Amino acid sequence: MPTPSRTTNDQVIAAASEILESNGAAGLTMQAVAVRVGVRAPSLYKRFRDRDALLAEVIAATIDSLGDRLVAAEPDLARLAATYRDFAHERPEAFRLMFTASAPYESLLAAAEPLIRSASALVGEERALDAARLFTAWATGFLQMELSGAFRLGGDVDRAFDYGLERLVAGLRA
Amino acid sequence: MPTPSRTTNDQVIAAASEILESNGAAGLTMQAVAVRVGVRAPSLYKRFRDRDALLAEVIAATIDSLGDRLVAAEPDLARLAATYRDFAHERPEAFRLMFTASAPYESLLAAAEPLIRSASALVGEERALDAARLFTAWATGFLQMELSGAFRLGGDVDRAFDYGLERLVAGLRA
DNA sequence: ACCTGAACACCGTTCAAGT
DNA sequence: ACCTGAACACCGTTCAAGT
Repeated sequence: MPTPSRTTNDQVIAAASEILESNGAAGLTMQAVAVRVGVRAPSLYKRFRDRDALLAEVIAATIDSLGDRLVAAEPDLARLAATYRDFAHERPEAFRLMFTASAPYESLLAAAEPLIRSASALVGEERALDAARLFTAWATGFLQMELSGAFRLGGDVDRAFDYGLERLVAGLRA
Repeated sequence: MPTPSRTTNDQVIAAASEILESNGAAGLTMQAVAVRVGVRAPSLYKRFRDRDALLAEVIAATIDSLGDRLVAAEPDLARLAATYRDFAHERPEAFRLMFTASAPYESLLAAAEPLIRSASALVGEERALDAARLFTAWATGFLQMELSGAFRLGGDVDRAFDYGLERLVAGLRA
């Protein structure tokens, strides 16, 4: 007699995301996730090959969620930057992980599109991808450094962000 | 009767760095490090509080090493960027870790100085820190994205790097 | 079909005992 | 002083057995 599912893949991913943010990557154990969705750890292996596969799904879901917000913020680069930064501050642990493992092509593409479209409006289609990479690399690096506490040499971090955005857009316009 | 030391802190850190690059962060176990320096795992706790403390020392040593190379490359921003990128390609695993944990202030300061001096030559002392942060954030983000395979949407990655550097410097000059 | 207890391998860490 | 074997807690993972 088939036992009914006690949870779903999406529920597991959501639970893992919450544990990730509250307890960090090290606290994201299969056991902790299992308890949260009401099953035992071995059951999770019916849904995900291993912990890394579950982590990859968490990252994919994170990128999807970021992509949605970026779409709502385009085509203004300042709004995109602010949206990106808000997201990183809201979900620092997931953000940190976003560029550690290789994200699925689909999610990556969807998240990149609003950036490329916005860049295209500024520098033209020809250079849109390069410009989007410049913008994204800066924002990603800035936030990763901010989150890891690399900005401890004085100065105002908010002002540095505004300055960077302004100079960067000026460079793209030049 | 005192037993003579069979290794040194620096040897342990060097061994850990090599294991990190060849086997990844997950392969960097206390046991693997111990074997490499010729002791048993428990002995390492005489030298480092725990695995995280050892990892922090590896990161500090990495930043120190990067700092030395940057000093040799200043004050040309293009050379600094190329040096930074070469370093990331040479030691991808250590590079990835550099901005996950909080690095010691001393190392951070030493590595940042050549960048701030070079930025100062371009934009003046007043804005040197902000400009250095713009440059470093871009380079860090770009390399982290390159290493994590985020640049899979086509286009030439080398060209994107050159383009980014050029536009960024143009923005700082403007 | 999905879930579970039991088991295994592996890892970080502690500590009393060795030299 | 530094090193070690033994032990413990914890985690990822497998699998045969349950419903």
